[in-house]
Amino acid sequence: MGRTPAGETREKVFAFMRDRLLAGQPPTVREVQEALGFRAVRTAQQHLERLVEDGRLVAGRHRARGYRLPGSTPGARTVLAPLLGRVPAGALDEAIEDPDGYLPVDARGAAAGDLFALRVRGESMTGAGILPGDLVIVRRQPIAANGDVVVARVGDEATVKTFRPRGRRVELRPENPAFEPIVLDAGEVAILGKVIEVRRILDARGVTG
Amino acid sequence: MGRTPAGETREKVFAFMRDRLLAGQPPTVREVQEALGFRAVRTAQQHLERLVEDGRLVAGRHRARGYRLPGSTPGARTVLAPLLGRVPAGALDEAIEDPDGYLPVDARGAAAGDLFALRVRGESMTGAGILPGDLVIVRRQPIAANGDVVVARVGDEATVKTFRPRGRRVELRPENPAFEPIVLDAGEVAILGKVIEVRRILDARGVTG
DNA sequence: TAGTATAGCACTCAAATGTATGTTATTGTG
DNA sequence: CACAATAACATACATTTGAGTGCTATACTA
Repeated sequence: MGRTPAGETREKVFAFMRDRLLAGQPPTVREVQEALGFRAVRTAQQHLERLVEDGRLVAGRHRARGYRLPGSTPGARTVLAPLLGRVPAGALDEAIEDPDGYLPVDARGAAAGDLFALRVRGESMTGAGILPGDLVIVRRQPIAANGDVVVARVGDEATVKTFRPRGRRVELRPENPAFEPIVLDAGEVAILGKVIEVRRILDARGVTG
Repeated sequence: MGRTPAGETREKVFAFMRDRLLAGQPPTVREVQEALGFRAVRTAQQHLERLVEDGRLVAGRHRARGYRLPGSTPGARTVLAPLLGRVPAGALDEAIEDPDGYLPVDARGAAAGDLFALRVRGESMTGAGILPGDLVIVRRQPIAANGDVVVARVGDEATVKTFRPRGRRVELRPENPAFEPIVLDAGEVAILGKVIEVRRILDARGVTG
């Protein structure tokens, strides 16, 4: 039958698999077949087998859409963190039910449900390179260590500041000399979580959702 | 048979689905059944049907692992961009073959292979909130618009600067008064791509790889 | 008390999907 | 040339997996 130079088609198969897997959309064998224009399922299947033999792919046994990239299966640790438009007075979980969108985050060391994202308002943290409009990825935790950048709720307001314990009181310190530190009793401050990542979208792209 | 309070199990099913879907691992109906401890597939299936009716899930017809979260199918646009340790003198594609890791990126408007990431060195862009150690997500493109933050190669060095065309010459402007602008003939500068996102990892987490 | 909605179970079916068997060309090598 | 390896095809098979039919039990309500 038709035959292409040695290895050429194999590379195309791998490129297809790589793109689909990096995009988080593992294809079926038949989708590979169709994408490459094979007339037999077996052809796609054999190419995949070879790629597995060469260690360029990993097969999940009898699993639908089971092929993965080797090496700690990239993508497996990616989690979508809900972007909250506002932080409500009540429980966080309610706000997470109706997010403005989702941000893909490397979940390393965090459970899927423990992450959320907020958009930063104001210039109180510009000294730490956190500008208005930036997105902060937050891991939910009720306590924080000295120096952590945290999201705290004071009254009905959620705010991003540096956490400084002051005995029985708590200092929420802005990183901008134009702003004054906030010092409150521990009971007046609720730590919503720790900021583990800061993002700034420069391109005219929106946010997923 | 055994019966739980109204709606309670439904929430558990949704929470399970949400976690799995946000983690990029869509489960099968039978996996839901097993996770929730149902003795019948149908039970899990019915809960899923209800969640779809309520608009809290989206079903892919007859598709293996086909359930998704609503809202323009979050996750579908997530792509893993390779983090390059260094930018070589040759073609970018070679460096992409052996990345230091991968960063999950919302691919909106960009093809999977067109994105890569670099770690920022030096303080020349601190005025734009880009600090040493920050990660920049770059979309490959050979040209740039006035004011774009770009990755450019001058000689063997890759650098992040603001792009300013100056007639036949090009100005690569640092955003830090302590640094001097670089002005070169257009032929001496190769635009590798445009910085579309800046990230800073605050937590002691590494990068996927 | 009858009626209705919810929660769950056992079983079945059909489509999707991974896997295997066997055959035909083409290319390269000793 | 004989022989092996590669590329591709047609077909069949078995498991996975989403969906359907029918039944039982509990709670709530009019």
